[in-house]
Amino acid sequence: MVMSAQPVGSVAGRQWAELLHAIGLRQTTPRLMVLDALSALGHGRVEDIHQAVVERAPAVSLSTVYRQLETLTEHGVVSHTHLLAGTKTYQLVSHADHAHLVCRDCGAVVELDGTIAARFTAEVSGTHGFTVDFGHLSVFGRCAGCAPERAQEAG
Amino acid sequence: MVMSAQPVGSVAGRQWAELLHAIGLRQTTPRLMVLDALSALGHGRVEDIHQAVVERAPAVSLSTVYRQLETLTEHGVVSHTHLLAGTKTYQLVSHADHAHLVCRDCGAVVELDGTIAARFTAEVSGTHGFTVDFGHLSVFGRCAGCAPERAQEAG
DNA sequence: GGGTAGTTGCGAACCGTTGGCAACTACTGC
DNA sequence: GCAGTAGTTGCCAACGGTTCGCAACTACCC
Ligand SMILES: [Mn+2]
Ligand SMILES: [Mn+2]
Ligand SMILES: [Zn+2]
Ligand SMILES: [Zn+2]
Repeated sequence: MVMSAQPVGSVAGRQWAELLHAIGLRQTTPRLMVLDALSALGHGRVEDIHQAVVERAPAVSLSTVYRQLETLTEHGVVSHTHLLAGTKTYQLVSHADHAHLVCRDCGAVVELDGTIAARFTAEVSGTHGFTVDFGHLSVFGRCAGCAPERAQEAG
Repeated sequence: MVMSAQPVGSVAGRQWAELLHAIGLRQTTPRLMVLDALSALGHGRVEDIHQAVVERAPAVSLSTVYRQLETLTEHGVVSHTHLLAGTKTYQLVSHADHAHLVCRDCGAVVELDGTIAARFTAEVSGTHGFTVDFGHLSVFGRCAGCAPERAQEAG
């Protein structure tokens, strides 16, 4: 058997119909599920996305998830960044309007302040003529909680 | 046969002797070659480093290069960043005092201006209490030359 | 309701990286 | 100098994430 057993467009899909039609991609169950998963997860690795998809459509293969992420990326609907070593973390481009700070020690991920991001972008553009790809930017380092114990009087 | 045929410490090694002795690592040909390669290359992928090493010591295996980079990283002599998709780019920590701007279109890599970097670090620290790992930071985007044609009167 | 091009599931292939192991050697202490 | 020992290495198999090939299937247009 190929494809999923679940009918298309029941609950999911609806919000993607217009988008997919505009870029000329068919509304298939796997595709809609991947979009739903990304929307719900915010961002996730291929395996995370596949797992989320399989919960509602058990027949969707990992290969298909890979292919969907590739296709959707080519069409500008999805992008990726690197929040963990060794793998890409995918996200909807609509979610890629901010950069991330990733703690090496505890793995915490927080969004970079918009003002700082804007100034950084402006300066890089002015000095280097370089346009920063925000959604892809991940800044690794150590968060406040994991910093070597020091002025922790407030604790 | 194991090990290389080239004697240790002839030309290379000399500058690493003190460093390696201090951290308790033996001065082996593969190790010295990897350090020399990193020093000469600035930064490179495992395959680049291996290729450089093999030019002077043909017997050094790829596995050993991987192990050296791992060991030297654990001892704080080497670090890595990501200048290309899918692989780590290794460098001496002494070279990791700056971040990089990487152009998606032409692949150009330039060092980020120190002043911008310093301000960014300070702001991130102040607002998020987050300490940025500079050497690992790679900013992807599009360089001036690859930007969509616009005000190019000076051409 | 057909016809067709786009999609999919499956399984194999791929490829960068890691691991196991016996041989070998840099370093220590004599 | 020279043996003893722990650290290293080369070889090669294994591993795990990602990509491919292909025949079956189906969303979409008419
Ligand atoms: Mn986010
Ligand atoms: Mn550099
Ligand atoms: Zn942390
Ligand atoms: Zn460029």
